[in-house]
Amino acid sequence: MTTPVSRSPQPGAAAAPGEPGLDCSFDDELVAAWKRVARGYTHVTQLLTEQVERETGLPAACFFALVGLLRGGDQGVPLSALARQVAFSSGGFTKVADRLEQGGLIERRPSACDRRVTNAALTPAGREQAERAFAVYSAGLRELVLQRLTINELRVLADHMSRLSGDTVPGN
Amino acid sequence: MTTPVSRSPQPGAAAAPGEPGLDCSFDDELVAAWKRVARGYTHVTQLLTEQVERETGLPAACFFALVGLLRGGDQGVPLSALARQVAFSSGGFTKVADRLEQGGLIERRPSACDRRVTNAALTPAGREQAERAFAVYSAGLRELVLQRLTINELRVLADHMSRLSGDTVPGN
DNA sequence: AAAGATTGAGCGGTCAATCTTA
DNA sequence: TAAGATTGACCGCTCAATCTTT
Repeated sequence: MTTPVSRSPQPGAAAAPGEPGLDCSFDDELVAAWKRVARGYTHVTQLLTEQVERETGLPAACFFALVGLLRGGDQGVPLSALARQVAFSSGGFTKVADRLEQGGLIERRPSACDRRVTNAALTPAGREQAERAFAVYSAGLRELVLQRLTINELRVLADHMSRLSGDTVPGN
Repeated sequence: MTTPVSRSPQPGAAAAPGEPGLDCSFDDELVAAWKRVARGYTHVTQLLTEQVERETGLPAACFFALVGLLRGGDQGVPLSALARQVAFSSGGFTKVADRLEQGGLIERRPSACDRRVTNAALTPAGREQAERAFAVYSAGLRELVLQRLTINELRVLADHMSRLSGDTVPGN
């Protein structure tokens, strides 16, 4: 994920906030606005993942996989479903699962009903770790966003951003 | 860039296994809201980079590097500055520059004033490619966000998101 | 056929070490 | 000492091929 930042000594490109296209083209305002979105997003994402990894040793992919399992049922979640949740390829997620299993955080269990699928389920250690990590994540989120935005501002922010998802259903 | 850590008042907050959407805890609303932000952001980012790559052959890193050069002066931009712009390590960006140079899109020029630095400068082909790609990017942005958000909604969105950056100056 | 999981190849990034210049 | 650029070792992901099951 890249963060385009223009620091240009050149006139005409500097975006004065609240100044609609005077000497900028419309595209430039659009791009500048999105750049601000990107900067904010990557900033908190970066700090968040650093914080989680520093305090729990879990890289982002593992963390999100564990969280997915935390919400999943007791008999586990198919690897393919988890892979989709973290937006990984099937093959890529197999290796994440390998690491998690090797670390004793998850177990692979062949699905009862469909012998193609193997479920991942949290071990007790995995559940504990997942809960710890989730607490760190929540705390970090609170600190990083709720210190700068009111809860209502966050609500409208999330509402606007979610409209960019292409989903018709805002649900999840 | 230090990240202070505050303890969450309640380390539990474990979701009840089973029913989603029964969010009683405050953390859950916070996390859900941020998830919506993430979904929206990654959705447009993904589509945007796909679109740029499909129509110009430029992967994201190369694209943003070229754009940085587009805004830079005529004598080029130090590799280290470009690396910071795209949030790459120094070593990582050296290889991006290698590819761009190999593709004939940029030139390496030793800086006149400081013999440690080498500048990257657009070749004519590189400038053309960069402009094309930027046009694709702008068009994609317009299509992906301005079709779902009014320009004023985007402005407040960018304003809110930029407050998460940690910058004191909202400008850039 | 089609879908889930796994494997190996390849690529693109980080990291640490090194060289040069300031 | 410190900063910029480069290099090589390493790592984690994607992709395509393969196997099994539906």
